[in-house]
Amino acid sequence: MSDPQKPTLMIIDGHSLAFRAFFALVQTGNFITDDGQHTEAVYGFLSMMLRLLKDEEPTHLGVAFDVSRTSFRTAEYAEYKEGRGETPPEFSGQVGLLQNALTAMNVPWITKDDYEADDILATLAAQGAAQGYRVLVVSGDRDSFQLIDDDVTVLYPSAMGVTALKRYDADAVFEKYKVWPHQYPELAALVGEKADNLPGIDKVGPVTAAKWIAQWGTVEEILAHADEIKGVAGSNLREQSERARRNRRLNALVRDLDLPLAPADLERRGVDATAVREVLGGLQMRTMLDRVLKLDDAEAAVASGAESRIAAPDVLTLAASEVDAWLAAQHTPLGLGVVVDTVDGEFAGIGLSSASASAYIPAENVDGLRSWLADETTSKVFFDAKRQLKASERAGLAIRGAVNDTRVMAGLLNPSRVPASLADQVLSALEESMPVSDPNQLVPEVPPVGAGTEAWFVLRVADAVTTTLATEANAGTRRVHDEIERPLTPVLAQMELTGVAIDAGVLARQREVLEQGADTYRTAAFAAIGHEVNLGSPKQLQTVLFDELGLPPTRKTKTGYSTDADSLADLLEKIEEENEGSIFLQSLLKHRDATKLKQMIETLEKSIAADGRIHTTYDQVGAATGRISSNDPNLQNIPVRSDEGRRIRSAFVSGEGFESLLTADYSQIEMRIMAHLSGDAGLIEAFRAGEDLHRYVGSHVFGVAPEDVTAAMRNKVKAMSYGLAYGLGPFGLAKQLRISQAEAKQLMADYFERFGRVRDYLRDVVQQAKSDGYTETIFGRRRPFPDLNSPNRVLRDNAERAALNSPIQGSAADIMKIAMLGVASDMADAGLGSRMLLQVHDELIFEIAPGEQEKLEEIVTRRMSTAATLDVPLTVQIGRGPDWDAAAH
DNA sequence: TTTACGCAATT
DNA sequence: TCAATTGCGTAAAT
Repeated sequence: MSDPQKPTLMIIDGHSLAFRAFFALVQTGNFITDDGQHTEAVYGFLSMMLRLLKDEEPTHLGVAFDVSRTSFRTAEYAEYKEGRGETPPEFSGQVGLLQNALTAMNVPWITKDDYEADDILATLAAQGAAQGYRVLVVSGDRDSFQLIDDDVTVLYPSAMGVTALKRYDADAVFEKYKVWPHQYPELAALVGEKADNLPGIDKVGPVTAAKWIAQWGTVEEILAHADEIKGVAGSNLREQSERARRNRRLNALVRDLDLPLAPADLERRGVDATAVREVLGGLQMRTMLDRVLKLDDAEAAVASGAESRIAAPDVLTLAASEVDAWLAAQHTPLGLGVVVDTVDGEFAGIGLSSASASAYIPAENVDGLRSWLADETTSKVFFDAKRQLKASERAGLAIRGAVNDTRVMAGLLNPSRVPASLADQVLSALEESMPVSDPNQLVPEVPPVGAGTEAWFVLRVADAVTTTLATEANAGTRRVHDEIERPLTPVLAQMELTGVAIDAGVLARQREVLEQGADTYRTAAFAAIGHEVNLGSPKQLQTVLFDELGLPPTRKTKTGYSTDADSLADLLEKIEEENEGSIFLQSLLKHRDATKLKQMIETLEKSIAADGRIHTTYDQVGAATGRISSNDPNLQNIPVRSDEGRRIRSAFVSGEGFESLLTADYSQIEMRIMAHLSGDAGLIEAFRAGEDLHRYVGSHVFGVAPEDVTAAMRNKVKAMSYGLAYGLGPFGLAKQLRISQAEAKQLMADYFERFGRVRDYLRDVVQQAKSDGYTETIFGRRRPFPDLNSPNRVLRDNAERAALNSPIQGSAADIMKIAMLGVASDMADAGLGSRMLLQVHDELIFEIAPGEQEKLEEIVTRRMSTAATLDVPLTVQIGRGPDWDAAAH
C-alpha cells in the first residue's frame, strides 16, 4: 500500500465528471434556479469533490478541463468522439459556472489548447509520481487506466452517476481486464472504444484481446504475428490492422505537456468565503454553500488531529436486565432510532440508538425491552417503519407510541425521490456513505454495519429531515405528516398483517377455464394466418399484421407500430367483411384477455400465505400525489369492468369466524373536490341536489330537461367530466368517445359555457404552480413541479396536466387517509372484532365480525363522510356480501 | 442476469 | 395528444 507520509495529489477530469453528474441528477428536476439556470453539473461535481476531499484527504488538488471538442486527435481522425449526442442545452454554461466556483474555492483548474483533459491528467500524474506524491486520478475515461502504477491510482465512476467511485490500482485493472495497466491501451485499441467512436477489430472482445496481449504484449507485436492467428478474429485482425494502429496512436495519453502549473502549485488553500458566497449563493445552493464554507473548519480539525467525520458510537450488546438502565441514560428529543433486525425474515433482535450511544438487544434478551416498545408515550424513529412494525408484531412484540418514519418524511418533502434504502437516505440527507453489503464491490471495503449502528444512522437522518420539516416553508407538509401520515403507518401495518381471505377453489376453477379459452383462441389465430407466432410479442405481431396481412399502419411507438387493444379494434373496424385478418385480430384480442386474466390469477395464487390469506404491502408514499400504492401483489388493480375479470373478485371472501365483507366507497370524490375547489355554483348545486350528476350536467350542457338526457348524451358528459381532472384535450376526448375532433371541441365549449369556473380553476392551478413551483392539496400536501417552466414542450405539457390533476387526486387521497384514521380509531374504541382489510383509493373493504354489521356501517359511513368539510356533501356507498364482487353495490 | 419497452389492469 | 400506479412477457444487452 501507499506510504502515508507521502503528500497526496488528486487530479480530476472536470468535464467528464461534471457531465456524468449532470445526467445523474437532471432527471430529479430539482436543480434549477428561479431564473431557470440548471445547476445539476455544478452541484453534482462539487458534491462528489467534497466527498473525495473528506475520504481521501488530498494535500494537493487540481481540476483539468477540455477546451473544446477538437484536439490534436480530431485533427488526425476527424470522427474522433463523433456520434455523441448534442450537448444538452441545460448542460452548456454549467462548466463555466463550475470553474467560477472552483476559482472561489481556490482550487486551481487547468486547460490546454489542442489537448484533452486526460493529457493534462497524464502529465500531472507523471510529474507527481516522479516528485514523490501519491497520485489519485479521478476520471470517467478508461484511457486513464494506462497511468496506473505503484504511485498512481485511478478513481473511476461506476455505471450509474458519480456517487460511487471504484478504486482501480494495478491489481484491480488486471482482475477486471486480465491485462496490466500499461497494457490497457493495447487492449482498448483492439477492442475499440465506443464512447470515442473508435471501432475495434470486429469479433475481438476483451477476452480475445487479453489473450493476445498476454502472448505478444503490444498491438505492433500482435500484428507482426497476425499470420499465426486462426479463425475469423485472425482474418479480421489482418484486414483491419490499420484500425488497431490508429486506435493505439489516439489512445496514448501525452505525458509531457508544457503546463502553467506544476504539482507543487496545487497545494490546497482555504476557500475565499466571500467569493464562494457570491457564486454558490447566486446559484441558490444554500446547503452546498454551508458545506463548502465548513471545509476550512474541517481542515483545521484534521490538522489538529481531531476526527473530521463523526464516528458511530460502539454498540453495546445488552442483557435483558441491562436494558432499563441503558434506556434511562438516553436523552433525545426525537426519540430513539430503532432497527428491527431480521435474518432470513426471522426476528433476530433490535438495534437502538440515541445520538451518543447505540445498543443491540438480541432476540433472547428482548423481554427487557418489551414495556418500552409498547409504551404509548415513547417516540420511536425508523426507516421503513411498517416493515419493522410487522416483523416485531409477528415476533410477539407490540410497538406503540409515535412511530416516525424517515422514509415517509422524505417522501413527503420530495415525492419524486423516495429513498430506496437507509443507505440511500444517508447519502441524500447526510451526504455520507453508509457501508452496506454489496457483492459487486470491486474492492471489499469496510464490512456492513449492524442494527445498532443502523439505528444511529436512522436517528441522524431523522435529525436532518426533521430540521427541514421544521422550517416555516414546510409548515403545511409538517401538518400532513403529523396529523395524517405518521398515525397512518401503524394502521396500514395492521391491515397488511391481517390480509384478506381467499377462496382458492374459485381461482383454480377460473384459471382452468381461462387456460382452455387461451388455447382455443391461440389455435384459431394460428389457423387464420397459417403459421405459429408468439402472440405475446408485439414485434412478431407487427410482422404478421402489417407485412403478411398488409393491414394499414397504426399509431407509432418508439420501436414500431402499436398493437394495443385500441389499435387492434381500429384495424378490425377497417376490415369490411369477415376474412382471415379479422379472425386473427378477434382471436388475438380474446387470447390477450384470457392470458392476462390467467396470469393475474396465477400471481394471486402464488401469494396466498399459509393462513389462506393474501397480505399485500402498501407503500404509503408510493404515489407522488399522496395516494397509497399496493404491491406484492397489487390488490388495487383487480379487474372489475368485464364479467370475466370480475369473477376474480368473487374469490376475495370473508375469513373463518367472520360474517361477510363490507365495502364502502366515496361516490365521485374527485368531481366533488373539483366542485369544491373551483367553487363552480352549477356543479356544487348538482351535488347538493343529490341528483344523478351526469344527467344533471348533461341537461345543462345540451340544454334539455334532465329526463330528456339520452344515454349517449350522458356518456359524453361523463367522459368529459372525468377527463377534465386529467387535462384531457379535444383529441383525447374525440378518441375516447369515437367522435370527430370538431364535435369534441364543441362539447368542451358547451361544457365550459355552463361550468366556466371549472375551467378557470384548472387554468389557475397551473398558473399558480408555475409561479410557486409546486401544487398543494386542501390539507397542505405539496408536490413540486420543476418541469412546468421547461423549454421542452413535451415535458412542460406533461407537467401541466399532472399539476392540474395533483390537488384533486391528492386531496382525495388525503380525505381517504383521514377517514381511515377515524375508522380505525372508532373501531378500536368500540372494541369491534371487525377488521379493515383493503384500500383501493376511494374504497375500503372490511371483514364483518358476527353481530357488528350495523355498528361498523355507522362508523364507516360517518367517518368517511365527515373526513373533510367541503362545499358539497361527501357521499359514501356501502355494500355487503359474502365476497368482494357480491359486496359491490 | 439485468434493462427497456409495450401492454394491460385499477381508481 | 389523459392523471396516478404495479407488473408481466419479450427482446436486447450483458
